[in-house]
Amino acid sequence: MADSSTEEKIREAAHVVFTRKGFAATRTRDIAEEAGLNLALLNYYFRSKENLFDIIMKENMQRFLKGISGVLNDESMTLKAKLTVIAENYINMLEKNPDLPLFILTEIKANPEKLAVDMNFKEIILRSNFYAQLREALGNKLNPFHIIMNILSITIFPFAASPILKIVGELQQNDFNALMEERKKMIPLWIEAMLKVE
Amino acid sequence: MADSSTEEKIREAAHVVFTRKGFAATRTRDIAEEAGLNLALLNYYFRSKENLFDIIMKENMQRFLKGISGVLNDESMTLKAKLTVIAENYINMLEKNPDLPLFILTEIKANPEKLAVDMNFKEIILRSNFYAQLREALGNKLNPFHIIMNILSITIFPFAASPILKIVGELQQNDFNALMEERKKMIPLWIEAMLKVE
DNA sequence: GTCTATAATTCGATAGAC
DNA sequence: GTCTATCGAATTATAGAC
Repeated sequence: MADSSTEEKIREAAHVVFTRKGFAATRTRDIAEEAGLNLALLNYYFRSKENLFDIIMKENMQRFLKGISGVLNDESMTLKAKLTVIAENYINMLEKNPDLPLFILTEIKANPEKLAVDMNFKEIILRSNFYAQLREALGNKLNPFHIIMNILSITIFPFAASPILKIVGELQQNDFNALMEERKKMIPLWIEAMLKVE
Repeated sequence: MADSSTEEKIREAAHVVFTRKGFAATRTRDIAEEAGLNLALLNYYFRSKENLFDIIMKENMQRFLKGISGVLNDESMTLKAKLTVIAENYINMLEKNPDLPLFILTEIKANPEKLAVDMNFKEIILRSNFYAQLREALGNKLNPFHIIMNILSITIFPFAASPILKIVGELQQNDFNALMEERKKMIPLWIEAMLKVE
């Protein structure tokens, strides 16, 4: 990090600032300052703010999928085992990238067509072994998509809402992290309990 | 709505645009266009973009609390009854204001001090009869704040993530609405199931 | 490659006619 | 009160020296 190339410094700074503040609220000056470099270098290496943003967007989209995609189609794992691994991996990733959820939600809403590019969320989730296992566990009591939404909700939402939750719950960063650690164990149990609801 | 005053037209347009795009991505010209009026009138009636935004922010914060605060301290209702009313009211509100969650999450993150103004989320939730009932139902198995987070998560997150969920689940607006209707009934059942987890 | 200085554009705000 | 025209500040992008 200390002596990475100039191009790399800019990319890292752009990652930090864009992910924290989103496209619209970010000024290229913020990125230059974060990188400890001159404003002109951003355009020299990346041509435009949009172009630099698109690179960061792709990185963030991939990070958002990583940690799930590998697990979903492992046919040797039970549903419960998959839930455990997914919750663990995802919360680990979110602890390192706490700004990611709000970034993804905001930028996809502003620019939905960027979701379709490259990666097929549809294929990855809806045609996975995991989804089939969910469907089987539910019988035809319920649309399995509800459970997908619930897993994503209870895993991701606390990070997206952390500024509010910290104030409401009077939590320091330490307290918040401790709660998220507890959730790694609890989320699979909660989801299993939901699956049994009639 | 058709022949409301100019000031009211601006306020309505500002509500729509600010809530959909957030402060940073909104241009005052967008609001003027949405209102079908001239740009100069915004400053004539509201002095500045910031000032107009603060008004919309307050409206949206209050709307975000309405539908909960009344129920939380009704001592005649059981926990289950409260959960039912909260899920029902909140999803009704979110169906009418689908942009509200992302707006609140984004603007509080950008400006956390605006949460403290006026309303005390802390008091309203943590010292409510509802919270006491949660604590009792859980014994000391679990920090009740987890359940608060879970209620908020499974209720609010699907609206914040709706652009993504629609693409991933191949849902039209009709399909999405139908799922949210189902959730009104399911959320209390899911939360009750979570409370029993050891 | 890197920097300073500046051009070009966008955007919030205002002056002034009606 | 409402509009057109425009100013001035902020911001992206670039020219040109080193």
